[in-house]
Amino acid sequence: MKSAPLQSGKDMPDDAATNTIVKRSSSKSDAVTMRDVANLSGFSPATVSIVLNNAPLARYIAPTTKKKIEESARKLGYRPNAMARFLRSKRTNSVGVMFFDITDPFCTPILRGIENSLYQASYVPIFTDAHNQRNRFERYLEMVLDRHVEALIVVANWLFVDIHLLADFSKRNIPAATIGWELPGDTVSSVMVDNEGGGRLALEHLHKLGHRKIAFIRGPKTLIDSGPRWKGIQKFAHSVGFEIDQSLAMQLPEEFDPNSGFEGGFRLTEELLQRRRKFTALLAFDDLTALGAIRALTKAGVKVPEQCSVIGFDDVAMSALSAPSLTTVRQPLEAMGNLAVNIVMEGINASQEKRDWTITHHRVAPELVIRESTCAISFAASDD
Amino acid sequence: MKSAPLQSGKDMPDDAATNTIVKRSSSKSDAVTMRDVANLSGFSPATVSIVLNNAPLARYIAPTTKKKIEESARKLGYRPNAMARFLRSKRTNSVGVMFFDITDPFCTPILRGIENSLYQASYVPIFTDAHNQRNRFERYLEMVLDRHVEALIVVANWLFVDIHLLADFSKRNIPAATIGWELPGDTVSSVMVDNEGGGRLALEHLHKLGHRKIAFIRGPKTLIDSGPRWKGIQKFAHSVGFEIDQSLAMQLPEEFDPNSGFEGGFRLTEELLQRRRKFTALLAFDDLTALGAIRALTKAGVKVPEQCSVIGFDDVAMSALSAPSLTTVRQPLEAMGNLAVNIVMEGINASQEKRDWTITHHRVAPELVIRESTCAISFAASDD
DNA sequence: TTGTATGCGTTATCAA
DNA sequence: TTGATAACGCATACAA
Repeated sequence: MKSAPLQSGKDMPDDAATNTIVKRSSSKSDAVTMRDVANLSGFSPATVSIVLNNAPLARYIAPTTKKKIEESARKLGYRPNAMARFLRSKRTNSVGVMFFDITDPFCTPILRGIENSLYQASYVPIFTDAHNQRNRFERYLEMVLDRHVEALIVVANWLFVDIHLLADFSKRNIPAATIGWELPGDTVSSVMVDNEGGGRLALEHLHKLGHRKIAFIRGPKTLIDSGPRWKGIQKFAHSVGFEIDQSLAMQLPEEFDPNSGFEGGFRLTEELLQRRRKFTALLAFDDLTALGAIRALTKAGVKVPEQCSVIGFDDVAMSALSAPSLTTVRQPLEAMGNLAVNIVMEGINASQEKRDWTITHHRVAPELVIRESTCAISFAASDD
Repeated sequence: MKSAPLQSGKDMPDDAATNTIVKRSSSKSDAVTMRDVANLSGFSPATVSIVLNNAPLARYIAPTTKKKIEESARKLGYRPNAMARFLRSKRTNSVGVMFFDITDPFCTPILRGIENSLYQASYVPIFTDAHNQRNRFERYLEMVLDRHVEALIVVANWLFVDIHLLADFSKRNIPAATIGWELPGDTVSSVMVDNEGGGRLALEHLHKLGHRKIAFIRGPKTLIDSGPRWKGIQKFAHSVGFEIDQSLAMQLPEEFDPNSGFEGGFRLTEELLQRRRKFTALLAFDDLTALGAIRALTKAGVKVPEQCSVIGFDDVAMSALSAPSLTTVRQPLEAMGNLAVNIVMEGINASQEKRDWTITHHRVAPELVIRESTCAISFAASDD
């Protein structure tokens, strides 16, 4: 018994057993074409096309004719050939969907949102994943361009990509939108969470709970979210006269593995703990960082939230399931995916009707989700 | 200032602000075609085609000609039109990738594996997500068929789909493979983890650690994995003369939300606890169930792993990050994705060369991953 | 060694 | 109310 040849990538599993082996006869039953329908129904391909597409001219086709043609099509199981159709109509009904790293838990809900809205419009996503590599991104750009996608959606959260990469798209007037990241200028629409508002929300929450000794783990500088979130934090602090203790403010290193946030949060929190400077709350850059921080705190015998509250950002799936479940600032990820699709669809329609369309930069509102990892400060915690 | 029209799905975010508004001129610069290259280089389209595709006949083309053509192509930024190419060659360089529910954490690594292998082969995935709905699945099947994908990969872990749905594919000799689920018979190849072996591995681990009072949370009956895992458990139990206490064996209800496992694990464990029958270890159907169980145990004051070991199945991303981190039976998900691509690629190649190819059912080996949620039985735990 | 002609399956224009 | 016919961009058989 042989198994299918594995040109073994990095880690092929032991392909223990393979059972059935069956030859397939290559009796390829050729796909049924419009011509077939025309023949069976006794009308010309042109008429068939008009009827089946419900084209404007269909108004003038005799009902009986329509019926016959539709019947024939059904009987033969006719399905139009999307590629041939494209060649005439220039419409592929597909959009390129480019992720920078799909293993980032932040991406899954966005993908769901994009897919769902696309589906409603009878479009398919051509899915690509750059693995955080620029050349891979470029290669994929070419591939989706070759396929004449009608639009492009890029999901990323850093500044990896400059305008030049997307220049081909604007040159060809292909609508594009970015999610979680935005290109300066007016070439590409974008959808981002209001990071500054989110930062404010997070600190406000801790502050209202009575926390005054607050540690911070800031995001990597290359992430576009880092700056605004910190700014929101600062602004809120200023507005209530709260002074940020810089010695309690740590910063995540530049790392592009999406799961490195956990490790980073863990490390920095341990470091924080070693400094023996008291804090009763910790505001983390994102959920994974927060989870890592909680881990470090717990390991050091600090109870969350009783002795130290922790708040994250994003609300990835994991956050609701962790112990304690995580208080966080939620990004409406799925809705952001929907929105991005709406944006490019608007562009597609406009382009179709030879209208101009607008490039817009959207900011969606984050939402505070209060779970178990934060609580009002206790006297025990504040005192000792 | 207006924002792009939102035909508001269920939960559109407050689309707070939208800044820039810029009209785009519709100066669509028409794509450059082979004809253009032919004109610029002074040769015929045929020659250009031969050269650019490095067709067999390219052997006879003068080097200087080649150079000129390639130069012209580069200068014009020529890119072949994938659709037009398809119409001749019948090759779309795309494969349909159908998930049953992408929000299942089990899916992400598989998607990564599929994408990566496809990329190596210069294929693009057409991504679809059935949301666990049969009609949606059917609709998507039609859509990918219309697009003439060269192969199909279906990721699911239950028996939702019968052979008839995939009949069109075998009829047209389109290679297909399923991951995490297998169709009886010889129409579709499949990749699955060896669930029985995995079940054995899990119980063996607990048994070796000295546990004898073991609770079980079995999977929903409709999931294809449930039966074999339980069988593996039973077989191992039998082989070492260990008797499974049926009053400690719970069963997850039928539920198709992938995150319901957590809730289910939580509930059933609470129920288990209320029965006041002692157990020192718990073997859960999958990781989410295990996480739910740990949650219930912790809540009830039972320490994991000191007082109760817990083991899961799958090794989803979350499992390494939970507290305590989860001992589990790992499915090589990414590799399974790779493997599925290799399988269908083999089919594609065979089909191309008009050879027959084989349908194979693959079983990949699971791997025990020991983390913090299990430990050797302590006397304290076994006694009281 | 290169060019001409044809057809892939549609749709759109025009004529009937 | 319907049918020829051409064209979309490319690849191939055949001619030159």
